Amino acid sequence: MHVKNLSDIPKAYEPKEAESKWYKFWEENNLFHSEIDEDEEPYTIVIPPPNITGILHIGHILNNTIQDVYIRYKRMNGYNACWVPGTDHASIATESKVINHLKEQGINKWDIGREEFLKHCHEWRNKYGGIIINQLRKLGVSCDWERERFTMDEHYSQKVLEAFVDLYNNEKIYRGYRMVNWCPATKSAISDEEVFYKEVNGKLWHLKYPVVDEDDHIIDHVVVATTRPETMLGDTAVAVNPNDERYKHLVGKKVLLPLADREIPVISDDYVEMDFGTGVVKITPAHDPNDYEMAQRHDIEIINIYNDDSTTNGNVPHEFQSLDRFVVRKKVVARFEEMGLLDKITDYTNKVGYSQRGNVPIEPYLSEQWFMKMDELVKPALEVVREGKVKFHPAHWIKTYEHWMDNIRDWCISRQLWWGHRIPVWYHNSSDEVYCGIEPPKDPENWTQETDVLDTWASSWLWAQDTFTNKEDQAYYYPTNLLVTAPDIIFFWVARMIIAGMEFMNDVPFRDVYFTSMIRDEQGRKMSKSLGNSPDPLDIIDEYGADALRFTISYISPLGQDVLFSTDKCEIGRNFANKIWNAARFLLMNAQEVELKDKLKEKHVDFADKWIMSRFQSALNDYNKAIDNFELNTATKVLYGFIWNDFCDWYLELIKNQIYSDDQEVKAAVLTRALSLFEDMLKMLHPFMPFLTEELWQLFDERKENESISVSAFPKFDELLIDKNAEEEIEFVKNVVTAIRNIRGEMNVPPSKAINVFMKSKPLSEIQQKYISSLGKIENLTVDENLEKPKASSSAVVKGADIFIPLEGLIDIEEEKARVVKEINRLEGMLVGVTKKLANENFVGRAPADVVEKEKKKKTDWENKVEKLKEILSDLN
RNA sequence: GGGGCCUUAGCUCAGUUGGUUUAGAGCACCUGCCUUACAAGCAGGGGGUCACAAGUUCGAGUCUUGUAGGCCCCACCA
Repeated sequence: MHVKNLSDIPKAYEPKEAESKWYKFWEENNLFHSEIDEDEEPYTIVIPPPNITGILHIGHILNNTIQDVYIRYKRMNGYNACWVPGTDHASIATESKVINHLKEQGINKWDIGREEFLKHCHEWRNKYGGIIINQLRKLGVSCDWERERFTMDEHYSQKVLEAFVDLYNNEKIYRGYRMVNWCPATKSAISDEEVFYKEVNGKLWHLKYPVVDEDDHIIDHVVVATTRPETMLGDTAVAVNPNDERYKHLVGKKVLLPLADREIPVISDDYVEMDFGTGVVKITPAHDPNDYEMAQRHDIEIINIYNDDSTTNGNVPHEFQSLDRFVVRKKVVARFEEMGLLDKITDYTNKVGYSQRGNVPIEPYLSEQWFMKMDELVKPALEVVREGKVKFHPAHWIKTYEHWMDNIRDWCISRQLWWGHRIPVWYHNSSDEVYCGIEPPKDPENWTQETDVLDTWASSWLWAQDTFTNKEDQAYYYPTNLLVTAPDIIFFWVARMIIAGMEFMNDVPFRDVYFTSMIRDEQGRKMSKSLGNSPDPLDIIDEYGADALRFTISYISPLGQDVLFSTDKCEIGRNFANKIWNAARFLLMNAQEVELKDKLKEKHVDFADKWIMSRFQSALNDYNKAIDNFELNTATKVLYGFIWNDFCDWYLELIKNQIYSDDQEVKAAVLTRALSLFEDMLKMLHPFMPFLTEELWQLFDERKENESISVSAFPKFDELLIDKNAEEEIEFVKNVVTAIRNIRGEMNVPPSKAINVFMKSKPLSEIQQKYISSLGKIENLTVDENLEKPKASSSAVVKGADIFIPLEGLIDIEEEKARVVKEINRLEGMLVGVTKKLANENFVGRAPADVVEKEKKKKTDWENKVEKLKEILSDLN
């Protein structure tokens, strides 16, 4: 061991320089690249590929910090760690962005055509697509950059199409004219999962429809209640509940639909709720999924009134044609009012489905679409989660997953977009023949290719398997080990990856899934662009450092719980980094002039050394367990507590005696030990704080050119180093010192003033006395088993010792009495509890013997203390 | 309507299988310190009937049930 020469090491840790320096170093030395090595067990993570349209937000920071912690931890523990980065083409999101981008230049997607438009998409991707993934480097992620993938890479695209063809041939993909969620903004179908529901303060319009007899005479009126009055133009029936006495007589009669002027039947169906609205429902089969189903049950006509942008088509009366659906709404209501057919308008809040990307209300719409049949595909995927072959953390997500899988409907995978994987299907120009294959038909002039592309998730569902681009890699790295993701894409992505894994690989895609916390702002609101409450992670890194951010976010994010984040919380990490920096600085500065030798480690060892080693082993053990249990915040708390409290507050203070020793060998020995332990500490810390630990680790010794802590061996837990004896000895010293400091504090004795202390205790070793003297700032320490209490002194009783501090002139008798009385009261309070407990026959009889024993011991200890304190008190009187 | 999660100090949260004392940490607060690693620091201190109620148990912050409040997901009430 040979520490680097430090002429001017700064007083505070300065992250900026260290971060850029070491990331470059890691990349240049290719430390994070993984190749197949049959002698090593792989540990694989595929990154949740960020959208090429996305911006880096705090959620990415949490997500990628967690992945990096696991990858670095496993790498240091001897695994062949492989973290595959990449990006998602994000079909609908990107297409919207590019459309808007072109619009600004006065260009319309339809004018330039498919080929030209796709060129713009690729350009856009080349320009912006790598931003997030590059920004992640600032966070210190140890991805294998040689393996960076994109969901539209040639190989990957090929696999996406192969999957389609395969499922098509197995009749798990079909085409159908069905009602889908239609997004009028993007003019495309979207899946059920892409619809989100907003509570809207709307109205319920009550419309009167005339009932007519065979001769078209108006004999009555029925009132229907609707939230979308414009759809009445597509009504083809009116329905009531078969048990509704109010309307029984109307069933089978006809209603004359106003404005449209057509007669439509009154039918009865169980679906109708009698006590909602008026109990009469207008049926618009083309624009409502329930109505559509009812129409099929009753064989009712279906009239589509909309174009693909949800403007009205030729199926509505002339005056309403070619208008936006919300304009039509106003017009229809106005005309009803004119005709005296508007019964009333009431306020009504309901949930309206919105398109996630278009952010407009979706319209149920009938169209030709491609669907994936899910009922069979879901079965093995459900099973592997139930059996624990894929484990969810926290486990309660299993229920959500099961519920979705049990109620799954066929997946609409076609999108009327251009950016994405074009569906590999061709329609024959002069027959009904359909061709599906990777290669185009042999006589392309006779065929027309499907214009739709696939839902983005019908490509990213292969991410865990096809980011490995050859069979050998796939066999070695698949199944991957861990997936770290936000719970909001459990259906979109996690579930579908499991489905794909079971279907195409016949094995799970990953063994563990870590669902991250949802990051909210201080008021508990979601981070969002519109609220402007989402801090830019790069600004935080700039201000606090990447390590501080990584540590803080791990520290405050428990598994399975939302977390309230604010930038200034990063002080936790920054201050901790600084603390470590200064502890290192202290040791390094003192080691400058000393010759450190490994063989000195065993020399001049005392119980403080044994204690800190013992504590370190416990911390290491707790840390390993926490990582295994996916409790990263626990791991950070273990680190924080051990390093700050045990190592810095106590150990470094204890060994100052030896560090300042005139005996060079004593000094060298203690510094060798401390630095060696510190090195292990740095390794433990490295997965969370890679930059700081690399910076310090490089200072601790002369390293080889490409040597890095990131590929060094992680410390191994050694139970033999746990030393309860040493822990007790230090515990005693700590208790005595704390009691003395307490008196100093309460009596306002300045820290600079040395005091005399008398201890009534069995003889103490020289080293114990030294420790107590230096930490208590004691001039003369007298230890005697038969000590008489000195006059005018302040006292304390700890286990194994009575402590007296003569404070002539400084002591106020009344104050001192109050102090002692307070302590007696505290102890007596505790004694009441334990005495009661021990008097309880049931407790003594039924509780385990060791528990009872403990209680008894507590009781005698406290009784002793109280007795002594009472003596002290009576002396004061 | 179904399901999940949460409620512990002024604030943000720990508290693993029920059994170390009268429940911990950080921030904030009070007192004293620029003690030659660190004021982004050191030492000491105050502060909580663990949301409420009942139950199980020798023993409940921890398990069960109910009540109140908050958050989220799913579901076709027009």
